[in-house]
Amino acid sequence: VKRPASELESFVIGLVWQSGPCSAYDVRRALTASPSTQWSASAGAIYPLVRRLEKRGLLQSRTKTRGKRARRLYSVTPAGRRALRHWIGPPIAEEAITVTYDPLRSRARFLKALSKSERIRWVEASLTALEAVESRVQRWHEMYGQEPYAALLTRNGELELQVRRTWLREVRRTVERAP
Amino acid sequence: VKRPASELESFVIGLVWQSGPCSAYDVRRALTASPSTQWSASAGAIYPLVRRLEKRGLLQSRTKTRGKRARRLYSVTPAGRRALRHWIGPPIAEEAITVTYDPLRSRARFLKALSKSERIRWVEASLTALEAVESRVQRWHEMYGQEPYAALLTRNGELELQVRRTWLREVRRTVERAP
DNA sequence: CCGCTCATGTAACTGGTTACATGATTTA
DNA sequence: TAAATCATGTAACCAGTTACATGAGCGG
Repeated sequence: VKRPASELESFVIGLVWQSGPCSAYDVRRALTASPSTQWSASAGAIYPLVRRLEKRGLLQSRTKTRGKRARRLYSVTPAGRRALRHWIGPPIAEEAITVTYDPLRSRARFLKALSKSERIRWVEASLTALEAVESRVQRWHEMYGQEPYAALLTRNGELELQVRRTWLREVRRTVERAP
Repeated sequence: VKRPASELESFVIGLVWQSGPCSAYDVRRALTASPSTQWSASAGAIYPLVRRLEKRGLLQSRTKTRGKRARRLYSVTPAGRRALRHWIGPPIAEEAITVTYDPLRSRARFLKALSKSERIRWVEASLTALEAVESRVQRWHEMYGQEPYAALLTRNGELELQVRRTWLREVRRTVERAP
Protein backbone atom coordinates (compact mmCIF):
# COMPACT_ATOMS: atom_id res chain seq x y z
CA VAL A 1 0.00 0.00 0.00
CA LYS A 2 1.82 3.07 -1.22
CA ARG A 3 -0.58 5.85 -0.32
CA PRO A 4 1.12 9.06 0.84
CA ALA A 5 1.06 9.52 4.59
CA SER A 6 -1.44 12.05 5.90
CA GLU A 7 -0.43 15.21 7.73
CA LEU A 8 -1.06 13.68 11.14
CA GLU A 9 0.64 10.43 10.20
CA SER A 10 3.72 12.25 9.02
CA PHE A 11 3.78 14.40 12.10
CA VAL A 12 3.60 11.32 14.29
CA ILE A 13 6.48 9.73 12.40
CA GLY A 14 8.39 12.91 13.15
CA LEU A 15 7.55 12.75 16.82
CA VAL A 16 8.61 9.13 17.08
CA TRP A 17 11.80 9.95 15.25
CA GLN A 18 12.50 12.81 17.63
CA SER A 19 11.83 10.97 20.87
CA GLY A 20 13.60 7.76 20.03
CA PRO A 21 11.73 4.53 20.81
CA CYS A 22 8.51 5.65 22.44
CA SER A 23 4.99 4.46 23.02
CA ALA A 24 1.75 5.59 21.44
CA TYR A 25 1.00 7.18 24.75
CA ASP A 26 4.16 9.27 24.56
CA VAL A 27 3.06 10.45 21.14
CA ARG A 28 -0.29 11.43 22.56
CA ARG A 29 1.36 13.41 25.32
CA ALA A 30 3.59 15.24 22.86
CA LEU A 31 0.54 16.14 20.77
CA THR A 32 -1.37 17.27 23.84
CA ALA A 33 1.52 19.45 24.96
CA SER A 34 1.68 21.14 21.58
CA PRO A 35 -0.07 24.50 21.55
CA SER A 36 -1.76 23.64 18.26
CA THR A 37 -5.24 22.22 18.70
CA GLN A 38 -5.33 20.85 15.18
CA TRP A 39 -5.49 17.32 16.50
CA SER A 40 -7.16 16.07 19.63
CA ALA A 41 -4.53 13.39 20.27
CA SER A 42 -7.33 11.04 21.20
CA ALA A 43 -6.53 7.41 21.84
CA GLY A 44 -8.95 6.44 19.11
CA ALA A 45 -6.82 8.35 16.63
CA ILE A 46 -3.31 7.48 17.73
CA TYR A 47 -3.39 3.78 18.55
CA PRO A 48 -4.88 2.75 15.21
CA LEU A 49 -2.58 5.22 13.48
CA VAL A 50 0.67 3.78 14.77
CA ARG A 51 -0.58 0.28 14.01
CA ARG A 52 -1.29 1.43 10.49
CA LEU A 53 2.17 2.93 10.14
CA GLU A 54 3.73 -0.25 11.42
CA LYS A 55 1.77 -2.31 8.93
CA ARG A 56 3.06 -0.02 6.19
CA GLY A 57 6.60 -0.50 7.40
CA LEU A 58 7.21 3.09 8.44
CA LEU A 59 7.36 2.29 12.13
CA GLN A 60 8.51 -0.79 13.94
CA SER A 61 7.77 -1.82 17.49
CA ARG A 62 9.20 -3.99 20.17
CA THR A 63 7.35 -5.00 23.27
CA LYS A 64 9.01 -4.18 26.52
CA THR A 65 7.66 -5.49 29.79
CA ARG A 66 7.95 -3.22 32.73
CA GLY A 67 6.42 -4.80 35.84
CA LYS A 68 3.40 -6.74 34.73
CA ARG A 69 2.49 -4.42 31.94
CA ALA A 70 3.60 -4.77 28.35
CA ARG A 71 4.50 -1.54 26.58
CA ARG A 72 4.84 -1.30 22.86
CA LEU A 73 7.74 0.93 21.94
CA TYR A 74 7.81 2.33 18.44
CA SER A 75 10.74 3.53 16.41
CA VAL A 76 11.11 4.78 12.87
CA THR A 77 12.28 2.39 10.16
CA PRO A 78 14.55 3.52 7.31
CA ALA A 79 11.45 3.67 5.10
CA GLY A 80 9.76 5.79 7.74
CA ARG A 81 12.74 8.10 7.82
CA ARG A 82 12.50 8.45 4.05
CA ALA A 83 8.77 9.14 4.30
CA LEU A 84 9.46 11.81 6.90
CA ARG A 85 12.05 13.53 4.72
CA HIS A 86 9.71 13.29 1.76
CA TRP A 87 6.91 14.91 3.76
CA ILE A 88 9.12 17.75 4.96
CA GLY A 89 10.48 18.45 1.51
CA PRO A 90 11.91 20.10 -0.48
CA PRO A 91 9.98 20.14 -2.66
CA ILE A 92 7.25 21.62 -0.50
CA ALA A 93 4.08 19.57 -0.93
CA GLU A 94 1.14 21.23 -2.60
CA GLU A 95 -1.05 20.91 0.49
CA ALA A 96 1.51 22.71 2.64
CA ILE A 97 1.27 25.84 0.54
CA THR A 98 -1.75 27.44 2.11
CA VAL A 99 -3.11 30.42 3.85
CA THR A 100 -3.32 29.22 7.43
CA TYR A 101 -6.79 28.70 8.77
CA ASP A 102 -7.66 31.25 11.40
CA PRO A 103 -11.07 30.81 13.06
CA LEU A 104 -11.04 34.44 14.10
CA ARG A 105 -10.58 35.57 10.52
CA SER A 106 -13.41 33.27 9.44
CA ARG A 107 -15.69 34.85 11.97
CA ALA A 108 -14.59 38.36 11.10
CA ARG A 109 -15.78 37.73 7.59
CA PHE A 110 -19.34 37.91 8.89
CA LEU A 111 -18.93 40.69 11.42
CA LYS A 112 -21.68 42.60 9.64
CA ALA A 113 -24.14 40.15 11.10
CA LEU A 114 -23.54 41.85 14.44
CA SER A 115 -24.60 45.28 15.62
CA LYS A 116 -21.92 47.93 15.78
CA SER A 117 -21.51 47.74 19.54
CA GLU A 118 -21.30 43.97 19.37
CA ARG A 119 -18.64 44.18 16.71
CA ILE A 120 -16.53 46.22 19.04
CA ARG A 121 -17.14 43.80 21.87
CA TRP A 122 -16.15 41.01 19.48
CA VAL A 123 -12.80 42.63 18.78
CA GLU A 124 -12.12 43.14 22.47
CA ALA A 125 -13.10 39.56 23.23
CA SER A 126 -10.79 38.33 20.48
CA LEU A 127 -7.86 40.32 21.78
CA THR A 128 -8.46 38.85 25.22
CA ALA A 129 -8.77 35.35 23.76
CA LEU A 130 -5.35 35.71 22.20
CA GLU A 131 -3.87 36.07 25.66
CA ALA A 132 -4.91 32.49 26.35
CA VAL A 133 -3.13 31.43 23.19
CA GLU A 134 -0.08 33.35 24.25
CA SER A 135 0.16 31.58 27.58
CA ARG A 136 -0.25 28.24 25.83
CA VAL A 137 2.72 29.04 23.59
CA GLN A 138 4.66 30.29 26.59
CA ARG A 139 4.03 27.12 28.52
CA TRP A 140 5.24 25.00 25.64
CA HIS A 141 8.32 27.18 25.32
CA GLU A 142 9.26 26.69 28.95
CA MET A 143 9.03 22.93 28.53
CA TYR A 144 10.81 22.42 25.23
CA GLY A 145 12.21 25.75 24.09
CA GLN A 146 15.87 25.30 25.04
CA GLU A 147 16.84 23.66 21.80
CA PRO A 148 17.35 26.20 18.96
CA TYR A 149 15.00 24.51 16.49
CA ALA A 150 12.28 24.17 19.11
CA ALA A 151 12.77 27.83 19.95
CA LEU A 152 11.99 28.68 16.35
CA LEU A 153 8.54 27.21 16.78
CA THR A 154 7.85 29.42 19.76
CA ARG A 155 9.18 32.35 17.83
CA ASN A 156 6.71 31.55 15.08
CA GLY A 157 3.92 31.55 17.63
CA GLU A 158 5.04 34.89 19.01
CA LEU A 159 5.22 36.54 15.62
CA GLU A 160 1.87 35.13 14.66
CA LEU A 161 0.25 36.46 17.81
CA GLN A 162 1.76 39.86 17.25
CA VAL A 163 0.38 40.05 13.76
CA ARG A 164 -3.06 38.85 14.78
CA ARG A 165 -3.17 41.54 17.45
CA THR A 166 -2.10 44.18 14.98
CA TRP A 167 -4.77 43.01 12.61
CA LEU A 168 -7.49 43.01 15.26
CA ARG A 169 -6.65 46.60 16.09
CA GLU A 170 -7.09 47.45 12.43
CA VAL A 171 -10.41 45.66 12.52
CA ARG A 172 -11.39 47.77 15.49
CA ARG A 173 -10.56 50.95 13.62
CA THR A 174 -12.64 49.83 10.65
CA VAL A 175 -15.55 48.89 12.89
CA GLU A 176 -15.43 52.21 14.69
CA ARG A 177 -15.47 54.18 11.46
CA ALA A 178 -18.31 52.24 9.84
CA PRO A 179 -21.95 53.31 10.26
CA VAL B 1 -31.40 17.93 17.32
CA LYS B 2 -29.59 20.74 19.07
CA ARG B 3 -25.97 19.94 18.35
CA PRO B 4 -23.77 23.01 17.79
CA ALA B 5 -23.03 23.69 14.16
CA SER B 6 -19.55 22.73 12.99
CA GLU B 7 -17.05 25.24 11.70
CA LEU B 8 -17.84 24.50 8.06
CA GLU B 9 -21.58 24.50 8.69
CA SER B 10 -21.41 27.87 10.40
CA PHE B 11 -19.25 29.28 7.65
CA VAL B 12 -21.75 28.11 5.06
CA ILE B 13 -24.60 29.73 6.96
CA GLY B 14 -22.54 32.90 6.84
CA LEU B 15 -22.00 32.60 3.11
CA VAL B 16 -25.68 32.03 2.44
CA TRP B 17 -26.52 34.97 4.65
CA GLN B 18 -24.05 37.17 2.74
CA SER B 19 -25.13 36.24 -0.76
CA GLY B 20 -28.86 36.33 -0.20
CA PRO B 21 -30.82 33.39 -1.59
CA CYS B 22 -28.28 31.22 -3.31
CA SER B 23 -27.73 27.65 -4.36
CA ALA B 24 -25.44 25.02 -2.96
CA TYR B 25 -23.38 25.50 -6.06
CA ASP B 26 -22.94 29.18 -5.28
CA VAL B 27 -21.69 28.20 -1.86
CA ARG B 28 -19.22 25.84 -3.44
CA ARG B 29 -17.93 28.55 -5.71
CA ALA B 30 -17.50 30.96 -2.83
CA LEU B 31 -15.53 28.33 -0.96
CA THR B 32 -13.41 27.54 -4.00
CA ALA B 33 -12.63 31.21 -4.53
CA SER B 34 -11.48 31.62 -0.95
CA PRO B 35 -7.71 31.46 -0.62
CA SER B 36 -8.02 29.13 2.35
CA THR B 37 -7.71 25.48 1.43
CA GLN B 38 -9.19 24.34 4.71
CA TRP B 39 -12.18 22.84 2.89
CA SER B 40 -12.27 21.28 -0.52
CA ALA B 41 -15.78 22.56 -1.26
CA SER B 42 -16.54 19.18 -2.77
CA ALA B 43 -20.08 18.45 -3.84
CA GLY B 44 -20.12 15.50 -1.50
CA ALA B 45 -19.56 17.85 1.40
CA ILE B 46 -21.81 20.76 0.51
CA TYR B 47 -25.02 19.21 -0.81
CA PRO B 48 -25.55 16.99 2.21
CA LEU B 49 -24.52 19.85 4.47
CA VAL B 50 -27.14 22.31 3.28
CA ARG B 51 -29.77 19.60 3.45
CA ARG B 52 -28.75 18.95 7.01
CA LEU B 53 -28.96 22.63 7.87
CA GLU B 54 -32.39 22.86 6.32
CA LYS B 55 -33.57 19.89 8.32
CA ARG B 56 -32.33 21.63 11.45
CA GLY B 57 -34.22 24.76 10.53
CA LEU B 58 -31.18 26.98 10.03
CA LEU B 59 -31.65 27.30 6.29
CA GLN B 60 -34.76 27.25 4.18
CA SER B 61 -35.04 26.66 0.47
CA ARG B 62 -37.38 27.39 -2.34
CA THR B 63 -37.22 25.74 -5.69
CA LYS B 64 -36.97 28.03 -8.63
CA THR B 65 -37.27 26.73 -12.13
CA ARG B 66 -35.13 28.34 -14.73
CA GLY B 67 -35.61 26.76 -18.14
CA LYS B 68 -36.11 23.06 -17.57
CA ARG B 69 -33.79 22.86 -14.61
CA ALA B 70 -34.92 23.19 -10.98
CA ARG B 71 -32.59 25.15 -8.74
CA ARG B 72 -32.83 25.03 -5.02
CA LEU B 73 -32.19 28.44 -3.54
CA TYR B 74 -31.27 28.61 0.12
CA SER B 75 -31.68 31.46 2.54
CA VAL B 76 -31.01 31.81 6.24
CA THR B 77 -33.89 31.46 8.69
CA PRO B 78 -34.12 33.58 11.85
CA ALA B 79 -32.83 30.56 13.79
CA GLY B 80 -29.95 30.34 11.33
CA ARG B 81 -29.20 33.98 11.83
CA ARG B 82 -29.09 33.40 15.58
CA ALA B 83 -26.83 30.41 15.09
CA LEU B 84 -24.51 32.52 12.94
CA ARG B 85 -24.30 35.26 15.54
CA HIS B 86 -23.75 32.68 18.22
CA TRP B 87 -20.89 31.14 16.24
CA ILE B 88 -19.22 34.50 15.62
CA GLY B 89 -19.52 35.53 19.26
CA PRO B 90 -18.82 37.25 21.57
CA PRO B 91 -18.11 35.23 23.55
CA ILE B 92 -15.42 33.72 21.36
CA ALA B 93 -15.90 29.96 21.25
CA GLU B 94 -13.28 27.79 22.86
CA GLU B 95 -12.34 26.12 19.58
CA ALA B 96 -11.66 29.47 17.92
CA ILE B 97 -8.93 30.30 20.40
CA THR B 98 -6.04 28.48 18.80
CA VAL B 99 -2.63 28.77 17.38
CA THR B 100 -3.31 28.58 13.68
CA TYR B 101 -2.13 25.45 11.99
CA ASP B 102 0.77 26.11 9.66
CA PRO B 103 2.02 23.11 7.66
CA LEU B 104 5.35 24.84 7.14
CA ARG B 105 5.85 25.23 10.87
CA SER B 106 4.92 21.58 11.37
CA ARG B 107 7.57 20.57 8.90
CA ALA B 108 10.14 22.92 10.33
CA ARG B 109 9.80 21.11 13.61
CA PHE B 110 11.63 18.18 12.07
CA LEU B 111 14.16 20.07 9.98
CA LYS B 112 16.91 18.19 11.78
CA ALA B 113 15.94 15.14 9.79
CA LEU B 114 17.52 16.86 6.78
CA SER B 115 21.13 17.54 6.01
CA LYS B 116 22.34 21.09 6.42
CA SER B 117 22.30 21.89 2.72
CA GLU B 118 18.83 20.44 2.39
CA ARG B 119 17.61 22.55 5.27
CA ILE B 120 18.70 25.64 3.42
CA ARG B 121 17.06 24.42 0.26
CA TRP B 122 13.93 23.80 2.30
CA VAL B 123 13.83 27.39 3.50
CA GLU B 124 14.31 28.72 -0.02
CA ALA B 125 11.60 26.44 -1.35
CA SER B 126 9.25 27.59 1.40
CA LEU B 127 9.87 31.23 0.64
CA THR B 128 9.11 30.55 -3.00
CA ALA B 129 5.98 28.61 -2.09
CA LEU B 130 4.67 31.59 -0.19
CA GLU B 131 4.65 33.55 -3.43
CA ALA B 132 1.96 31.21 -4.72
CA VAL B 133 -0.04 31.90 -1.59
CA GLU B 134 0.42 35.59 -2.10
CA SER B 135 -0.97 35.52 -5.61
CA ARG B 136 -3.94 33.50 -4.38
CA VAL B 137 -4.73 36.17 -1.81
CA GLN B 138 -4.19 38.85 -4.41
CA ARG B 139 -6.60 37.21 -6.81
CA TRP B 140 -9.27 36.99 -4.17
CA HIS B 141 -8.70 40.63 -3.28
CA GLU B 142 -9.22 41.75 -6.84
CA MET B 143 -12.52 39.91 -6.95
CA TYR B 144 -14.02 40.82 -3.61
CA GLY B 145 -11.76 43.34 -1.91
CA GLN B 146 -13.71 46.55 -2.59
CA GLU B 147 -15.90 46.26 0.45
CA PRO B 148 -14.07 47.38 3.65
CA TYR B 149 -14.78 44.23 5.64
CA ALA B 150 -13.67 42.02 2.78
CA ALA B 151 -10.53 44.11 2.49
CA LEU B 152 -9.74 43.28 6.11
CA LEU B 153 -9.50 39.64 5.17
CA THR B 154 -6.97 40.38 2.47
CA ARG B 155 -5.10 42.54 4.90
CA ASN B 156 -4.97 39.62 7.29
CA GLY B 157 -3.52 37.47 4.53
CA GLU B 158 -0.91 40.09 3.72
CA LEU B 159 0.20 40.48 7.31
CA GLU B 160 0.33 36.77 7.79
CA LEU B 161 2.50 36.31 4.71
CA GLN B 162 4.84 39.04 5.86
CA VAL B 163 5.31 37.40 9.21
CA ARG B 164 5.82 33.96 7.75
CA ARG B 165 8.52 35.36 5.48
CA THR B 166 10.20 37.12 8.37
CA TRP B 167 10.10 33.91 10.32
CA LEU B 168 11.53 31.84 7.47
CA ARG B 169 14.44 34.22 7.22
CA GLU B 170 15.08 33.70 10.91
CA VAL B 171 14.96 29.98 10.30
CA ARG B 172 17.54 30.42 7.57
CA ARG B 173 19.85 32.27 9.91
CA THR B 174 19.50 29.51 12.51
CA VAL B 175 20.11 26.83 9.93
CA GLU B 176 23.19 28.59 8.62
CA ARG B 177 24.70 28.98 12.05
CA ALA B 178 24.05 25.39 13.17
CA PRO B 179 26.66 22.65 12.61
C1' DC C 1 -22.91 18.97 -33.11
C1' DC C 2 -18.92 18.80 -29.86
C1' DG C 3 -17.04 19.90 -25.82
C1' DC C 4 -17.03 22.80 -21.80
C1' DT C 5 -18.95 24.60 -17.79
C1' DC C 6 -23.16 24.81 -14.99
C1' DA C 7 -25.56 22.31 -11.58
C1' DT C 8 -27.18 18.68 -8.67
C1' DG C 9 -26.49 15.01 -6.77
C1' DT C 10 -25.04 9.77 -4.90
C1' DA C 11 -21.85 5.99 -3.21
C1' DA C 12 -18.06 4.13 -1.02
C1' DC C 13 -14.58 5.06 1.89
C1' DT C 14 -11.74 6.80 5.62
C1' DG C 15 -9.60 9.21 9.16
C1' DG C 16 -10.63 11.25 13.09
C1' DT C 17 -14.14 12.09 17.00
C1' DT C 18 -16.43 10.90 21.41
C1' DA C 19 -17.26 7.63 24.69
C1' DC C 20 -16.38 3.62 26.93
C1' DA C 21 -13.64 -0.38 29.06
C1' DT C 22 -9.98 -2.27 31.61
C1' DG C 23 -6.32 -3.14 34.41
C1' DA C 24 -1.66 -1.45 36.35
C1' DT C 25 0.70 1.78 39.01
C1' DT C 26 1.24 5.67 41.90
C1' DT C 27 -0.04 8.91 45.47
C1' DA C 28 -2.81 10.85 49.26
C1' DT D 1 -7.12 1.42 50.66
C1' DA D 2 -9.31 4.72 47.86
C1' DA D 3 -8.68 7.88 44.22
C1' DA D 4 -6.08 9.48 40.55
C1' DT D 5 -3.49 8.83 36.67
C1' DC D 6 -0.85 5.81 33.58
C1' DA D 7 -1.44 3.08 29.58
C1' DT D 8 -3.64 0.51 26.03
C1' DG D 9 -7.03 -0.20 23.67
C1' DT D 10 -12.17 -0.89 21.19
C1' DA D 11 -16.79 0.56 19.23
C1' DA D 12 -19.96 3.45 17.19
C1' DC D 13 -20.38 7.36 14.76
C1' DC D 14 -19.82 11.11 11.54
C1' DA D 15 -18.18 14.68 8.57
C1' DG D 16 -15.66 15.29 4.76
C1' DT D 17 -12.97 13.01 0.91
C1' DT D 18 -12.62 11.13 -3.87
C1' DA D 19 -14.88 9.46 -7.62
C1' DC D 20 -18.63 8.87 -10.35
C1' DA D 21 -23.21 9.91 -12.77
C1' DT D 22 -26.32 12.75 -15.13
C1' DG D 23 -28.29 16.12 -17.71
C1' DA D 24 -28.92 21.32 -19.07
C1' DG D 25 -27.28 25.07 -21.46
C1' DC D 26 -24.04 27.51 -24.20
C1' DG D 27 -20.12 28.99 -27.20
C1' DG D 28 -17.45 27.70 -31.05
